[in-house]
Amino acid sequence: MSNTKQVIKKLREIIKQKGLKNTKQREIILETVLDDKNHLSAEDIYNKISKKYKDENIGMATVYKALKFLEETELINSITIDNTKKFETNFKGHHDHLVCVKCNKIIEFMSETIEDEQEKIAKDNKFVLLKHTMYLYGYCGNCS
Amino acid sequence: MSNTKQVIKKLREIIKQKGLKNTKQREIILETVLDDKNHLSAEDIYNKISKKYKDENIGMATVYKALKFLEETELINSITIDNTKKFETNFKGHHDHLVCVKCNKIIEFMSETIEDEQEKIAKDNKFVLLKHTMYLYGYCGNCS
DNA sequence: CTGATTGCAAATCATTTGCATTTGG
DNA sequence: CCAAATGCAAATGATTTGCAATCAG
Repeated sequence: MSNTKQVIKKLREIIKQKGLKNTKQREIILETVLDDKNHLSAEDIYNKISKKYKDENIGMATVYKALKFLEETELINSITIDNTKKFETNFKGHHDHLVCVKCNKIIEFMSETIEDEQEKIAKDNKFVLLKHTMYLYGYCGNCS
Repeated sequence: MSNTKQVIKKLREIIKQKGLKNTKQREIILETVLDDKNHLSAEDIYNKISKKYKDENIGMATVYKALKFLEETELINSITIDNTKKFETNFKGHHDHLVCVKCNKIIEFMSETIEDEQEKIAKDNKFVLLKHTMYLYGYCGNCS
């Protein structure tokens, strides 16, 4: 079973558990985020869906409402770049981001060294870490 | 000579060097950011200035234009929280943040190990780093 | 003088909200 | 059934832009 199917199953469980109602739209929106390797803005998602599901006619507000719900239930997460939220799946392991300030390209990475050091710093300051965000900004190979 | 005075001197140099014109407004806006220990939104700055310099009558657009200029010239920097940019001086040495999710206490720290590793990661990905932001979220000693 | 900067108002962009209509359980 | 979700349009909030008036060099 693909990861996407699993996450959609998880969505259905959450909806059932909360006593809400499942809809095709919300599943399409989630699937669109899950299946894209890039970070997508609400508008990106709206455009992709409008093209792929011409018949459906999904409104922008629905996209925003669904994204908000999906982020709250931690099925997806977002980062803000250039005054715009970009969404991605929350099921591909923790990673941090390199962001090109010119072309906005995003590269994901993960460094055990940094993760270990973060834990050490937290411990030194008597903090119990829950999560963190790290963005490195600069010029990518093409833009520098 | 205070740090603030030094930075304002720097602003004047930049303006002269670029052949632009110095204004009281821009200096007031810069000074407001420099002298505040917190991160301020454009509106925060506008409000502080409106109160402190009742006679001046500085417009919101002027605040935004000045902040943009000051960030471009790297006299200040910003982070985006909750769809709103918050500005702070760029002259108190680089640091990252530990944030308590319960009491909102913020501890600033700096780790050479992490900085070095970040440079290494950037290099591996052919990035030229300009800056970065790192926030570690968790419970502080008092709240956990 | 003259081009840069200001300050107002109007415009824009991303996102949210109100509400009548539709739909899932 | 009926509360939840949709989809449109209008509202919002942060930021930008156009432009006439002002001001610094």
